[in-house]
Amino acid sequence: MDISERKLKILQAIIDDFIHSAEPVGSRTLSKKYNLGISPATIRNEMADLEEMGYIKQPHTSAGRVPADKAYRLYVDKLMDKYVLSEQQKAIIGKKIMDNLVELDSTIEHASKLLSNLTNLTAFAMTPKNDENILKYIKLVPIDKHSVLLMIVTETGNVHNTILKIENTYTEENLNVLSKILTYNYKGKTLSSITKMEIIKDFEEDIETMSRIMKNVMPNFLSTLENMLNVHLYMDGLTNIFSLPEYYNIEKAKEFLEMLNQKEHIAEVLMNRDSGVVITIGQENPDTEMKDCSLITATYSINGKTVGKLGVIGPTRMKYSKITSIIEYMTDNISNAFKLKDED
Amino acid sequence: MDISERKLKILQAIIDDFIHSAEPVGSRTLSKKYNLGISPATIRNEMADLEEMGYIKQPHTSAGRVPADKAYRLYVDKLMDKYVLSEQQKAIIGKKIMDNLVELDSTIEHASKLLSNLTNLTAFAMTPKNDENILKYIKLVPIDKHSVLLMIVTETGNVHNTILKIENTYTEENLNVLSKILTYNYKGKTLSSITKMEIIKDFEEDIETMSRIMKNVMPNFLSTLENMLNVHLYMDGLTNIFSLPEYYNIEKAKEFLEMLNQKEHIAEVLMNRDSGVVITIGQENPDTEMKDCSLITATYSINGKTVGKLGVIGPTRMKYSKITSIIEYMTDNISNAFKLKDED
DNA sequence: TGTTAGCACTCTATGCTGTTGAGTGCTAAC
DNA sequence: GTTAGCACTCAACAGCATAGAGTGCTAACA
Repeated sequence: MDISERKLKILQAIIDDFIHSAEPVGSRTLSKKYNLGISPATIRNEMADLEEMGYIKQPHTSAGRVPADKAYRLYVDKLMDKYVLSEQQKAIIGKKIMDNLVELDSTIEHASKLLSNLTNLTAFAMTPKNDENILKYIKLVPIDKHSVLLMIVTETGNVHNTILKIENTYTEENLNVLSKILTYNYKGKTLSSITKMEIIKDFEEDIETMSRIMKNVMPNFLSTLENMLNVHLYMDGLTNIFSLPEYYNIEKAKEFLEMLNQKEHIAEVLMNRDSGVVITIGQENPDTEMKDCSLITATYSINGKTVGKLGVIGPTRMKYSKITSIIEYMTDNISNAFKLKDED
Repeated sequence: MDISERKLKILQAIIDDFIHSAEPVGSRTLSKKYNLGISPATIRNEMADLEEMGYIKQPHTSAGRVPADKAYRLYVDKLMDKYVLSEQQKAIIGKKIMDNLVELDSTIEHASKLLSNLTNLTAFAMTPKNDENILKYIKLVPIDKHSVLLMIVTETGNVHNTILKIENTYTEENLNVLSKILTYNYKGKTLSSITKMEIIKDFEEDIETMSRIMKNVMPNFLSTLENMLNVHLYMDGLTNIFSLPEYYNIEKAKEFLEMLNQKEHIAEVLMNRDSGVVITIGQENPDTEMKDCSLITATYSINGKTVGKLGVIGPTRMKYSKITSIIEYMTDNISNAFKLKDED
């Protein structure tokens, strides 16, 4: 059966209405709200056809109709009006993107946030698959006696760092030369092609002298340092709460997850906690949003200085003794691992 | 009123039972399950006292008792047995931490994941507040005509990079000298103290010659390159689904969030999609987990090459036309911003 | 021949009711 | 001081009636 003009109109009305209301759409509603010029009865006849053709479905016998996937497909391909962004919306998008242009990765990270805000949906963004990227620069930088930072920079401004462990001793100059040779050797090639090349030939060394200082870099130095004082916060197991009976309730679960989504807020709460293992239970938490939760945190140290935090959050009903032991053991391990490492 | 030995035993039993079952605990249950040697009636009397003292609560008249915050506090301070980790548990924790020792940040990131797995709760971990960190090394690295990478390395192995825009032209040698002087000047000081110092004095230049190549760095080079081919995936607005009637249901919401939590999986799905704006609706998605969702993605390009993706995921009922326009406008903006930038 | 009004029918959602069972507090006996 | 017994309370659940939204079918109408 071919789909008539009138059926299309009805279908469009059903889709529009359902996108708005998320409720099955009935024939009476259609006839009243959208002036199609025909009665509910006629619409019912048409809807019966549309259902037979697979465009709409009934959740149950006495319910209205709901668009099927096939209807959305038709809608997207044929029916959909072009949505024109207002100048204001365009301005906001343009500005947000321009504001975060420093590096591709951060542009994309912000784009994802922006998109989720604009659409009220879950948004995602992916950075390039780098294998078509062209290598621009390679640099080896000394970190300590046995570690070297390998930095790879591509034409698109992508910067990638890895720390390598080196067994031999080395001097900074060694690294400079190696950097030059690597760069000379691979510059202009795509990353994926390099992984397939025969490597390592000897090259003549290239000795250069240095000249004078560029002072105009300095103003940026301080702001970078300040920026560096920021902490990083990692969070995992957000969906674990769904297995707890305490949170078998959309409102509670939503509240909990939204509280945790404000990372800056959590970071602040953590920073204000004392050293060592700290347990705060329910009302003891200064934060009203956490009044139903318990928080267990412990601190780890680097070179003997108390610096970072590790912990869990959950309902007041939790296995305090087991969890405390685990957290304590983990922070002890971390502290030990970073104790007086590479002291030279 | 002072709390008697017997009351403590009863309280402990209530807490233990509730931590396990999350159900209010009744006097009969207590008397049967924990051999306290007294009858339910006696327990009831004691419980009435405990309630008066604020240690336990009744959700409603004919329900059992539930521990109050005050009870947990007592439990944590006095009653709680020390939980002894098994050798196996210790081994797992120790190994996981040792396996990720390259850099503090990644150690901490993995620690958070591990903790959430072990406790089945929401875990978090915070890296050090760097202001007590001691500066070890500063390096300026050329990126292109107008950009320089400023790298700051601290004693604790923290590495921080920022890209600075430079107006004057410069040579690589300039940067090397500057790096040396900055390092000489600030090495050994804490980050926060540096932000308060008077800066910039002139220093004599320090010219060095380079020697020979260290070849043992090379084996790491390839694996780093391959590692670099990884894409980054950003995701935002996860909790937005809670405002959709489609997901006003714990099972559905849980399913959706758990699907999205498998980042690798999502990345793969995204990579397999065509260029340009692509809309897949419900059943059209090759993935069974996404059969109830629609996915809208678009690609952006860098220097004219199609590389990255941006998109949203939501129920099949979504504002296709508006969302498509937004995504399209955003990818256009990004593509433009990164078009033939810094061509030299 | 297409359109429409009317009507019987279906099914969900809602609210009311009674029942069950877990748990309590009180009292009197041990 | 402890315990058995009993009346009482309340949440949870099942059963039932009702309301309301929406349908499909039929017969009448233009």
